[in-house]
Amino acid sequence: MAETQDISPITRRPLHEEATDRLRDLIVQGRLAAGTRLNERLLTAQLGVSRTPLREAFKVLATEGMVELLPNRGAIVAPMDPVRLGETLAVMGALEALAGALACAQATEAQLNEIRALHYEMLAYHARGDLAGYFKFNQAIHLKIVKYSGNTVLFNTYRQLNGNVRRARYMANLSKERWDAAVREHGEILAALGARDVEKIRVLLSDHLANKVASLLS
Amino acid sequence: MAETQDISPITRRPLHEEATDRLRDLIVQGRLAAGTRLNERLLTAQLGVSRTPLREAFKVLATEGMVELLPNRGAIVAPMDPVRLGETLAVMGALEALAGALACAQATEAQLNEIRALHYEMLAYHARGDLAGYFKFNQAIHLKIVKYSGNTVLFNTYRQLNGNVRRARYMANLSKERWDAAVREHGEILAALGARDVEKIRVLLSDHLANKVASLLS
DNA sequence: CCTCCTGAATTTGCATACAAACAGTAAAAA
DNA sequence: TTTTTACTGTTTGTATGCAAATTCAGGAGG
Repeated sequence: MAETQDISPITRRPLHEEATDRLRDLIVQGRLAAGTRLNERLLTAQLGVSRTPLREAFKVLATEGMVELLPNRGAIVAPMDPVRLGETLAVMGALEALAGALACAQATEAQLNEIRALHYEMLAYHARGDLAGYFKFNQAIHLKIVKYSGNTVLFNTYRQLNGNVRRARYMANLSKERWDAAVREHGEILAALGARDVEKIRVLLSDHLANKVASLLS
Repeated sequence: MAETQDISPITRRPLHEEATDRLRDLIVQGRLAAGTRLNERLLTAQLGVSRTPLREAFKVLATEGMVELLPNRGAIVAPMDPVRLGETLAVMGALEALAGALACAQATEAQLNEIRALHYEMLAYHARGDLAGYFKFNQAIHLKIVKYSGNTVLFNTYRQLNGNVRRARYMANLSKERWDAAVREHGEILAALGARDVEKIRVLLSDHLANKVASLLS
């Protein structure tokens, strides 16, 4: 019985969950652009589920802010205007600041090392000028910091906002200067985490997000 | 055509929305206690809707954190343990601090006066020792502050967390000392808002929530 | 007395059926 | 020509039906 924990149970996930995840991925990846009409008949055919679980997925994604329900007229992928994007990032900044402070106190050395590893992988992509790869690890680091705050509610709240923001693809128009600065800031954040400097990390994370917003709005 | 704006349109709200709101109210009000099993047949009879919109409501409330879905075994009102309560309040504290800072810059004098009015109504209930009435206006004030931050995402995020927390009824065991202190803190918060003192309000709101949590955990 | 089985009754998950709302088109009226 | 109306196909909202999963009562075996 040595490998009991490795045997994944044969779970039959509810179809509405599966549909929700699939749709959310499609939206976050941008394969379903903002404003796209979500035709039920079409999607039932593509996903291979009936309308009931699909419509349940719509409702879930609507409360997550991913889609918008137009009564009697179906659902569309929720548009993400600059105002809402800015608002969302402001909230995420406040959450990250809290998360960083908590992580300073809560995170184990092993967890910090995990973040450091991600940091170096990110540096590699930065060195190569690979924006997509950089972005992926950048995301991963921020998510880890929030996760290692140890506050589950914080993590879930952050993750939801993050999903909504990712599809905006705002990183696309990132200047070389801002990119380099962001990488430097990440270095400082990591150092502050390692030093368990609560006040410093709070400021750094707030500023990091604020800088992102500033460069975005310009 | 003078009163065009007063004529409320004949809206036929979708049943799933109606069901969601009704259920949410029942849960927040505590009429459906945490852990209560939500029997579909029973609720369809009580709400007068069929299973489809009811089940859609379950999904929505589940993503809001109000109910928990047990696959193949129905839904229960999500339990609210002290850990999760504390975590939620911590997040709300960070959000309020941000909201207060934004409100300092954004809120109009008229909006501040609205908050002041609520404050005095709250003081009246405090003077009478009416905890329920006090609590109601206390909630209203905090919500207004977040609302007048002008950040819609912030407001929605806060409101959702707040709904989840309200049903914990933690204010029930509030010491006279803590109550008085909370009222004093509210006075300071209002003063800082009026003075547009961003840094002060940030500290005050963070502390206010932290004090609430501290008294709660004791 | 407790544990384990078995089958009926209940309950959920999903698919489908039906009715209401909407959208588009073409003819009739202005 | 423009507007209105009537009609028709499409899409959504809700109810219901069926199969699978779960629960529970009762009895056999330990």
